[in-house]
Amino acid sequence: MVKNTRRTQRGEASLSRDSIIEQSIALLDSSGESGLTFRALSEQLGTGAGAIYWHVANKGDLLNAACDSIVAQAMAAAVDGATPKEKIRAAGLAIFDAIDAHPWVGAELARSPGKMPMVRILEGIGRQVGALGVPDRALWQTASALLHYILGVAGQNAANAQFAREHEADRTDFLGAVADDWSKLDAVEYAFTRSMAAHLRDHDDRSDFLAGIDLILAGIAPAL
Amino acid sequence: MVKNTRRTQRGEASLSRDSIIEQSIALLDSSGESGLTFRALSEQLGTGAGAIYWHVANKGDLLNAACDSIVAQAMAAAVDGATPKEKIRAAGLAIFDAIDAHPWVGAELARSPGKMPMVRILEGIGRQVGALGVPDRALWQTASALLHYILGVAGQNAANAQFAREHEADRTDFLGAVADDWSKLDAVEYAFTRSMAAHLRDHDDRSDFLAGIDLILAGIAPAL
DNA sequence: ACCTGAACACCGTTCAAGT
DNA sequence: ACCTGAACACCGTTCAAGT
Repeated sequence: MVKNTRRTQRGEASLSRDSIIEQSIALLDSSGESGLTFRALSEQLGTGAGAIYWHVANKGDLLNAACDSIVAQAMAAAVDGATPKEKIRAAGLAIFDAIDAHPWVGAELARSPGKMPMVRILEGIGRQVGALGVPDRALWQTASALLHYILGVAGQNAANAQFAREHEADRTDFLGAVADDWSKLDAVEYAFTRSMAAHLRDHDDRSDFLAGIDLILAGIAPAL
Repeated sequence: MVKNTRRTQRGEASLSRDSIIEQSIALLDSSGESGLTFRALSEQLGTGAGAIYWHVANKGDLLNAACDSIVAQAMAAAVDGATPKEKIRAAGLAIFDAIDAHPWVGAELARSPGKMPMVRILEGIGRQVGALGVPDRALWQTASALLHYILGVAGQNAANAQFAREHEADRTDFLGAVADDWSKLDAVEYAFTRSMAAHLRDHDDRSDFLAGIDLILAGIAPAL
């Protein structure tokens, strides 16, 4: 009763799946993946921990729903672009930016193959790959190559952000530290990585991401 | 004393970082990621849980070391191939197969950006990208596109295997279930994904993976 | 230097009991 | 139908105490 009153006073609707997901996103954004616990969540919502289980199957379901909410928004916003290529780039950038803003989305995306958030991306990419003129027999392999590349970048960005948070450093500090490690590697055994240390320090994730998309798109062209 | 005797009788050396990592790999392979706990591990090793912390910083360190052990072996074995392209394909396949055999490696790889196991893959790929004739200014973007694609596939394969294990189904059952879900999607909103359901059911992960590598390699060629 | 194992501070999840 | 909150069965990690 007291709790319910407090909830009403705050202007929140009674406990619902949507309000749970909304609060989960807030918690994930502010405290990272380790910040989402049923205890913290129920406290924010002014309920008991067990109540959440009436609306949500388990923590995996919750994370997936939170992830899907972000991905759905991002994909819906990414309709700009005149040509199929531009639309693919726009879709890629939309999810890149979404993960930049919500790093935990990248980690969750990697955990839920074939499920809804991933399907949204696949659909957006796949349509445009078809529009590009890629023949039916090559559609799957082409779309899934793009998808896997995007998921790969998503996962790394998520891990970078997660690592930076744990060590309370920002992204630049973190990449600087990695670059330092790389420049200390054995000069002959790790010649390539060593020579990339400088690049790592001042590269632009976003334009590198786009360059990768373009590389794959360039690989499609000759086959058409 | 008793424990030490038992250890000696089993022919094991006294507790060491290597033996801890070895047993961790065994546990991860047989029981998945949730199977690796300090309690299970210390029982297998005939020690107390706390003893492990003398040799290993924490669970993250342990997982990373186990992952690195597998990746190092895989990359060392993948030296075959006459041309740079063949060497890139060989390296890719080596880690694909390693993750097929040890799915948890795919998940861990996604979690440790810039660290040793990832660096091994980057080094192997990057050298060959250089040998391909890619100019210095494009080396980073090209190598990292290939790397991210590989990590993306690695992550998805790991998640597929993990999901199949949790539901005690095999990979085929799992993909069949996903294909069923896809074929029930809305016909207009998810036209592309829906049409891919059949492909999903009988595709070959390994050859799809290789097709993606070839697509990226094909995208490099025009720029040379 | 290395190991023991109890203790601490958490988790996700369940479930009898309430309304 | 929905919620409560104590209880259960775990975790990773620490640390005084041992050898």
